[in-house]
Amino acid sequence: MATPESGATLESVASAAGVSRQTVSNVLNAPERVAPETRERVEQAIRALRYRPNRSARSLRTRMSNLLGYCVQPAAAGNLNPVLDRFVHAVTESAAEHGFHVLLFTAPAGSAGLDRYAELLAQRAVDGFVLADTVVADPRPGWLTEQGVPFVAFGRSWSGPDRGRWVDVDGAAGMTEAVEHLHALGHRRIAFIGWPEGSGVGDDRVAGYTAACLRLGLDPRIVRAEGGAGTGRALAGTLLDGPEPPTALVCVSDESAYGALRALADRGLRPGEDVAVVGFDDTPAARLPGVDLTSLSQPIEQIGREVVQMLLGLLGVVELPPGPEHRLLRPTLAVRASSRPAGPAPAAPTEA
Amino acid sequence: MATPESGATLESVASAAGVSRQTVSNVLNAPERVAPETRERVEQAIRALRYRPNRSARSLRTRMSNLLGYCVQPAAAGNLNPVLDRFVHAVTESAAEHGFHVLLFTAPAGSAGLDRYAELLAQRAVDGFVLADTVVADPRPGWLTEQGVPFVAFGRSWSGPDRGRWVDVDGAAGMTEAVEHLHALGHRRIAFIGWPEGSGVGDDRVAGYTAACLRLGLDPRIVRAEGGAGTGRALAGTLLDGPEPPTALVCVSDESAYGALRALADRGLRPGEDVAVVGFDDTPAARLPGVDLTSLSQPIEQIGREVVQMLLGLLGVVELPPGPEHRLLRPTLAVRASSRPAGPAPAAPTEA
DNA sequence: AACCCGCTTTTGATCGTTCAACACGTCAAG
DNA sequence: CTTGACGTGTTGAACGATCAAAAGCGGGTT
Repeated sequence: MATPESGATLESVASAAGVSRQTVSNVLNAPERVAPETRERVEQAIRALRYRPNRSARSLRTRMSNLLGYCVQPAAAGNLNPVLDRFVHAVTESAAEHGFHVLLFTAPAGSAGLDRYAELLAQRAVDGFVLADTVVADPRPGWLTEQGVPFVAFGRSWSGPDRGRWVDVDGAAGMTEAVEHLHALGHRRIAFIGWPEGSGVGDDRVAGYTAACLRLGLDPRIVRAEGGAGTGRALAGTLLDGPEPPTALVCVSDESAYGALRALADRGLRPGEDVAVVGFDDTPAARLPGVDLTSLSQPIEQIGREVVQMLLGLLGVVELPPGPEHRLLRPTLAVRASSRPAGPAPAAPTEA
Repeated sequence: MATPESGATLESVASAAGVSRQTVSNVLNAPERVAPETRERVEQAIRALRYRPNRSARSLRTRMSNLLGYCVQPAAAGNLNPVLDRFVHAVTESAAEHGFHVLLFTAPAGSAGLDRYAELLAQRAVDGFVLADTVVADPRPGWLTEQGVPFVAFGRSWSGPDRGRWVDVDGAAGMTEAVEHLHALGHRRIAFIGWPEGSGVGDDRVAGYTAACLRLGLDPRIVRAEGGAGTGRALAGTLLDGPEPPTALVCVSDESAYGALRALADRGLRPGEDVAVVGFDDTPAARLPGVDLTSLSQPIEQIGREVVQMLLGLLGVVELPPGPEHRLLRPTLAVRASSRPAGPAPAAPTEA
């Protein structure tokens, strides 16, 4: 009696409470159908036996696993951006509020990986998918839509028709805000360090930059190349060494921005004072002392919550939010020393 | 017929192949019991119908969910170390090789979170747990051992008796290697920047440093304080400004090391030439151009694989590796410019 | 008295799989 | 010729929950 040993079933709870299986089930799934007095008795028995419904049995009958599939990609070697940590945590937490859990799996990129999705579906191991790391021409949204599988993506489909629901960061709006911020600080020659065209995310960000420049009457100046920090350093270098060097650099990512900061250091220029630098992603390294990079911070946690909300809506677990099928969330600009004259150091915000 | 609609069951496969349920089941779970000819016929039917066994039904009967529980902690705000990304990926991939998946959940830290573990067990949602982020006086290993629940931890239990199996990084060995590396470069005044005593991980690392110093006939010199990069900067500063300043700094983490690098920059000292710096964790930022921090790289992927191997061993899925209950894996030293005179730049290893 | 109604509870069937036991033919040992 | 073992395949009974439908039961209507 003292050790329930994890062996309680509906049946055992029922007999302990002197009712039938179904009544116990109703106490859990439709309490309003049970007379208050009976309910109380059953709940006592449940507590006494530490009963929890067996998930497999429930899944078998209801044809719902209460699991959301999430594919973990191998972390790119030099990736500074620990999105998985934050996004997955937010998703997991939101899902838990409705009795759902996250099931991780791996799959090769591209359409070769669709098999894994198909397998999980055939096994009825998951009720739907959370997609992340969506890329240009990602085959998953289209395929899942065809199959009628519920899913929500973090990141829009960058090519072809928009299949399915997604939540994404408004990179363009973020970059616009960055340009406005720099403009307000007095900068007039603001250049953009970006990726080659066709990357979706990169195009979105540069579009916001361009739009802001045009609206403020500035000349857009864009340099692009494949790569990370090394590339950013090189691109920034050519800009700084060229004619009419920019006084501010807006970078498509924090990685490029670190390269740009390095290019400044190479030339003895002080970030924030001689040349301002802004990045995108607000990676943890941005707030290291001596880096203090101004950057656009993505509302990852909120995205996770909204993705889950949408997905559970599709599954009929919660009411589907009435809004549109897509949500664009604005990043927020974390202003640090790299875009601000040093001044009397406003109460060291570098570390908590 | 053309669209299997994900509705195939054992029964339907059986009738398609002209055999009974159980024979189909045997083809999947004990092929040697089925005559080759029959097997072939069944396998054809399985392929034709795209049949996959329903996981819930199988779990219900076998009392195995084929899921490993993993608790995701909220990522600390300034955490530079995307271990989760890599570790979880490795775990997921290894588990998949044996038909297992990873189930994520969240739980409050400390013994308050044990409820979540208990709940998953009572629901029979998982077969065992992978623990990470183990801390000093972590209640989980003891509790899980008491309950007889299979689990393997990434990280030893730092206090009390060693309950259960674990795999960990040999921080002491890593630090010893760092000191030897610096000694070989000619450094004789090597100081250690660490955390306050009692952190487990930190104590392990400082022990390796001290041991190496004594063996090499060097004076151990240890400074400690709570915190990250800001702290590292301050501690390094006092060392550099003091009498007999060290020529090399071994840091308990990359974060401290970034602080130390900053302290060097504050004083116009060049890393690798004037003062060497070594960190621990090999965080992505370590290989940024202009950072080039020498650091100890943890074999995260291998740890993930070994953890899964052990856990599946405990579950009886694979043969339990005969070795001891614990495994200590050596980190490897990634030598970069911060502990090497600049020289003629040996084929830019900063970025792939 | 017969009927119906709404509320509560119970009963049988079912989800898809594996376990345990057994049926059947064959073949070697006693 | 019996016996037991083996190889192959079948059948009934679980696993623990939910669904659908029916049953018990006071009370009011006709």
